[in-house]
This record gives sequence, structure tokens and C-alpha cells, in this order.
Amino acid sequence: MPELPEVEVVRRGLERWVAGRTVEAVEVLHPRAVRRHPGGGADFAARLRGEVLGVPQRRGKYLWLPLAGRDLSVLGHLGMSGQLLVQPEGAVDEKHLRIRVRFGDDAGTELRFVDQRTFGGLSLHETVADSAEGLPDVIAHIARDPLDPLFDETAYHLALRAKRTTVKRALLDQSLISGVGNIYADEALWRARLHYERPTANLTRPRSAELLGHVRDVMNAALAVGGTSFDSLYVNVNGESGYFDRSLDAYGREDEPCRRCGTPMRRRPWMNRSSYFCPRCQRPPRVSS
DNA sequence: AGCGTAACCTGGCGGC
DNA sequence: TGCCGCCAGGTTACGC
Repeated sequence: MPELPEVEVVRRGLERWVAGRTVEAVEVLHPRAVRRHPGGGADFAARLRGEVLGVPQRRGKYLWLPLAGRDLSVLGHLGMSGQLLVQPEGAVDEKHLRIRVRFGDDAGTELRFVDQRTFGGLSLHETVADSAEGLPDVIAHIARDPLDPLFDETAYHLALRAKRTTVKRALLDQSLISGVGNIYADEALWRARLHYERPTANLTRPRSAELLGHVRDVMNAALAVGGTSFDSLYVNVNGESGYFDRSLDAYGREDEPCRRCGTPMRRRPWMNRSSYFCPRCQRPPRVSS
């Protein structure tokens, strides 16, 4: 499932393969793939035609392509199963091909948005007025991510202290810190030896700094090997799978021995998903909700 | 207001 | 063999 490292791998692929190219035609093959676009599929296609794509940017799990010389950006989110593929023109359509972008050059490739579960999509938005990188206005509420040099660590800590919630919820709250999903949340919590239901209100500054360090470490490790893949759904911009799943310490390891202490790892239903943890290294808070 | 939960969606898989 | 229910989870709408 694409989280920050996987999206960054896609962003780099787009930078190499589509930045600077001029859009010739857009086909929207499924309405849900453009449901965040205010004008619908026909409007999306019409407004993108003729535009020149700038250098792709990313914040958390969102990525966008600023349109050259315009205060507009194409915003993308991969959702659960989205892929952005650069394919040869004429290659057989993928089963779940949702959007095709053809270019007015002779490079011989096109950009495809493929998405089985249709949680992801593309849309066109005006950019925030003072944003040099062309931040789309609809994601202005998304916090900077932990790999962003401008991420405000002090503000993050103070927000954690002010919230009356638990630590994993706070890690997944994209308005506090972006880019963290269920997988990297469990990995960082395991590294920090924190139970997912620990209240954030009494986290000390050193403890939250340590947790943030683990979030950065696990994301950088994933980036180094090109993202994570658990099945054939996630591939990068050129259709290459990542290999980070082989080095996960917590996620998906129910009943397998903790890599620190050997205790069988556990899985608990949590927020319509699962939390994986070591019952010995990650003790639950005294008062569990 | 702030926090927690349900719904959106598809296909793989286990069980019967 | 085939069908049914469960599971995966990022985001947002909604309710308390």
C-alpha cells in the first residue's frame, strides 16, 4: 500500500519520464478516478490538453504536477492500489486502467493511471497563492511530512501533547504529520517500543522525538530499496516492485517471533484495520480504552 | 469543537 | 466446484 516512500519513488519516476512534456490528449475511463475534480472527467481532459507538465512535487502521500506558467496543478493520490505507469503507446490496456494521458512529442510513451480499488485519482486545482512549488489549495490542510526540511518538530510535539487521543491515531492524522499509513505506523511504534494505544498527552519531548526519528528511519530505509510491495498491486512508475516488505519488523507478522525478544507478535483489530505489535516490547497503557 | 466511527471500493482467499 | 463472507486501508462525511 502506497505510503510516503512509495509515493516518492513514483514522484521520482514522473520527474524522469514526464516532466516538461506537453499534454496532447486525456482519456478518462472511470468517473471515480476524477471524483475530486470539480468539473468531472470531460472538463479534466479539456483543461489539461495543451498544458506543459512541470517538475512533480510531493507532500505526504499526495503528489502533484504544476502546470508550467499557470497557477494550476494536477493533483494525484494513489489511494490503496493506484499506480502511475509510463507505458509504450499501444501497449495493451491494463484491466483497471482509469486515465490515459497522451503527449505531443515523439518519445513514444504515455502516462497511465491504473487503480483496482478506485480510492485514488487525479484532479486539477488552483495553487495556493504564495506557494513556489504550486501546492494545490485543496491539500493546504495536509501537514508537511517528516522528510520535509521545513517540518516543524516543536509544533508536532505540542500538538501531540494537546490532543486527547492515542499515539497511532496521531501518526495517521495527516493534518499533524503526513505520509504515515498503517504499515509505517506499526513499524515506527515497534522500533520505539510504544503500544499503539498509548495516550499522546503524556508523551515527553524526548519520547516524541525518538518516535519521529524512527518514523524517518523506517521511511528512509524503505526509500533506499525503492518502496514496499505486498502483492502485485503496487509497482512504481515503470512497473517495478519494491522489496522493502522483506525487511518489515511488525506489519503482517502475526504469530511470528519478535525480532528483538522472540515473543510471538500479535494482531489486533483496530479502526477497521489491524495493528501488529509485540506484547512484551510494546506494553499496553495501564488504562486501556 | 474535537474526537471516533462508518462508508467508499474491488478482488483474493479461506471455509463450507 | 462454487459461493459467501472476510480482509486489505486512505480519506472524508457524519454523529455524538
